This record gives sequence, structure tokens and C-alpha cells, in this order.
Amino acid sequence: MAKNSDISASVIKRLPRYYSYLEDLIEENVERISSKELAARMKTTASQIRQDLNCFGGFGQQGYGYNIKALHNVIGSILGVDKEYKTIMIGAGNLGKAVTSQISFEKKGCRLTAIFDIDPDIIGQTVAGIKVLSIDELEEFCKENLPSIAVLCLPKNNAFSVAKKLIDLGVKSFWNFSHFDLNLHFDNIIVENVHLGDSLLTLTYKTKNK
Amino acid sequence: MAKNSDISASVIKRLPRYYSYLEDLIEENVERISSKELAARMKTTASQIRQDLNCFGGFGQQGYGYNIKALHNVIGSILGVDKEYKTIMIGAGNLGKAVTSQISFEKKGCRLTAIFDIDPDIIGQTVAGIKVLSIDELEEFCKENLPSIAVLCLPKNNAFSVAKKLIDLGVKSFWNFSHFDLNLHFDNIIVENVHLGDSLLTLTYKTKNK
DNA sequence: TAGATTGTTAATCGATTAACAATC
DNA sequence: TAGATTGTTAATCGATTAACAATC
Repeated sequence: MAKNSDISASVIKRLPRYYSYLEDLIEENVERISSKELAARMKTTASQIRQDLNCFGGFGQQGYGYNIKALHNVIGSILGVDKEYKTIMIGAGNLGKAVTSQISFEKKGCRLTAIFDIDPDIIGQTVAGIKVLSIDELEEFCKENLPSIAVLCLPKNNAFSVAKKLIDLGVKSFWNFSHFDLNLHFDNIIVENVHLGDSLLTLTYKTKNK
Repeated sequence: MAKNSDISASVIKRLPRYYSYLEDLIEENVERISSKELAARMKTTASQIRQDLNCFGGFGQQGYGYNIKALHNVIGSILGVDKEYKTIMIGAGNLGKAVTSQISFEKKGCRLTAIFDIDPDIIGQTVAGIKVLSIDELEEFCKENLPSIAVLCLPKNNAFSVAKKLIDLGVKSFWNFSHFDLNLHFDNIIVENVHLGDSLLTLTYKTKNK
């Protein structure tokens, strides 16, 4: 069993998939599943599933398989769904609104505590039950509340300066929807870039070359 | 130089990144760049860049590097940005609206020709300059216009039946925002899944294990 | 006990990196 | 010509798959 810091990115990317499939199985009232059956569902291999899970420990039982609820719990706590990282969002335009309506932050270990925007028309609106604040209030808010995660739903040209400010204010993790590669400009921060455009371009490529 | 169908997924995923960085360089009025310099910008290796590009042909010149505009063009046409795949979107809620406002379909080889929804409040609205149609008109529209790409911005529980219908009507490619793994239920279709929730969970994991 | 399925080691496969001759 | 940098082959590294003894 490896130390958490040794887990490869490939494995980590697959954990949320396992988590989601196990959720489905719970809904279907299935109690146990073998790596072989789960692999068939997910179109992967039993070997890979067992290999992945054993990075964190032996959660199965020979001759039986895995208890679905137990495994779901374990993966959840590995991922950190039980955390409550203070999270803020910058940008409450179409994208920001869509993200809040689409994603359950709480179920993913994040507590959305404030939303900021620069547009006077948007400031004051209620998004995800939270009143949108002016970006001018960002500094004060952060000094008081020390959020650890920021969701960036703003245009490329503002991303650098806002990110810089947030890093100075102690934010360590970024969920980055801006088309700006944060990790290339700052060290020691944690970033998940969402490049929606890249995803569509990849689809175009595949469509063309089918 | 390999046949297009032999290109590995890892390489394909990187092409849009190269494309985007070259775009930045064009804006900065840079004319040429070496694999070494580009690698430094992108925090990757010169070897990888040269290796990747040479899957498609030799676009550089010894002692000089790569002409940025020329390379940008080449990668663009490899990706298929000059195509005009007829594209439809299903679901014009927050997410659908955000996607259309965020993404330039035309620049990615896709022409958005119709948008459908099931909600009477949304039907008739204008989104991305297009009047949202009722889902009831989907079949007729597809028979007449034969779209090749569908963007799915609908809830998990509707995804299967809509996808099935679309596949029967000849749609071959899906940009899938629904939390439903299409590729596991249908063969011979092209799918790009966007799992936003997975991305946030990965961030939570990294935040926890830093 | 016999059957099933795990955890884990070993083998294979593919992707990344390094090296260097070719060439502009 | 000398210097730079490519295209491409070879070496390394890591990830996936296969195999099997351990064990429920």
C-alpha cells in the first residue's frame, strides 16, 4: 500500500468514476460486486480495478468481492467528500451560474461561501442561495474567512491578476475555468484546469478521423 | 508518419493545447519558435513536442524551429477547425446557455444549427441567436437536416432515451455533459464526456493530500 | 472441502525522454 | 562553414494486463 502522495495521476482520475458507479449500484440496491462485474459495467479490466484499489488498501474479500456501501464510503473519504473546504467563486456570469446549478459542492467536500463579480448588474443577484458580492470586497472577505479553494469563472485576461491576489491571500487550490494556464505561472498551487474548448476540439478531431 | 487512425489518445489530447499556445504566440507577434522554447512555455519537454508533431509530418526546419503561423494552420486543419459539422444541442438550461456563451463552435469546426428543450418556459427563448425548439420537433429536424454532432446538456435520466433516438436518426458524435456514460451503452459512436464533478473531486483529493 | 475472487507479483505494452545523425 | 535545431531511433520509465498463490 503506497503513501497517498505516491498515487499516480491516472489512478486519481479514475477514483471519481468508481465512486459514481458505486453510487449507481447503491441506488439499484446491489450489495456486493466482484472486480470482474464492475469492470464489465465500466468497460475496464478487473485487474485495473483491483490494482487501483490496492493503492489504498485491501477493501475486498476473497471469494466474495467488494461490499458496495463500504467501498463507496472508503473511496469517498479517500477523495475527501467529508471535508468542508471553504470555497469561493469568482465570476457569476452564465458559466458561474451553470457550475453552481450543475455541481453539488457539498457532496464534493467543498462549501461555497461567497461569490464575487465585477459586473454591477450581477452584483447583488442571488446565485446558489448566495448574494453576489463586488470583487472589491474580495480582499476583506478572504482576510476574514481564509477560503482554501477558488473557482475561477472569469475571462482569460482577468485570470492572472485575480489569481495572483488570491494566492497572496492564502488560497491554495483553484478550479480553473478561465482559458489561462495557472499552473504555468505560479508554483506550489493546486490546479484543476477545465478546458471545455479542448474537449470539443478533440471531438471534432475524432469525428473527422472516424 | 503514422496514419491518423494510429495516433494515440495522449497525443490527440495535447493537440488543442499546442493550438491554443500557438494562438497566443501569434497575438504576441512572434514568428518562429523552437521546440525547446515552446516546451519551456508549456512546461513540457522539447522531445515530446517534436515527437507529437512528427506523428503528422515534419513541420519544422533544422536550425530554425517552427514557423508559428504555419504550424498553427497545420494543427488547426489536423483538428478539423475548418469543418462545418452540423451540430445540435439538447437542453438549453443554465448549462446549455453557459456552453454556448463560453464556446465558439465555429472556431472548432462545428456549426450550431438548432437547440431543443423540453421545458415550455425555455422553448421559444433565443439562445446563441437561435430560437429554442421543442424536443417534439427533434425527429423531424434531424430527418431533414441530418446533424452529425449533438451536445447533450440534459439530466442523466433523459440522456439514454434521447441519445438512443439521436443515434437512430444518424447522429454519430456526442459532446456529453450529462452524467451518463454513453459510450458504455452504445457502440460505434464518438463521445467526449465532460465530467465536471469528477474534476472538482480530483481537486478536493489533491487539496487534502497536499 | 470446493469455488470464487481477492491481493500482489511478474510480464507486457505503450508513452515519455534522451541521444544523435541529418540538415537547414 | 559553424551553430542551431530538427526528425527519428534507441533507452527508459510508468502504466496496464496477466497470472497465480493466498484466503474467504
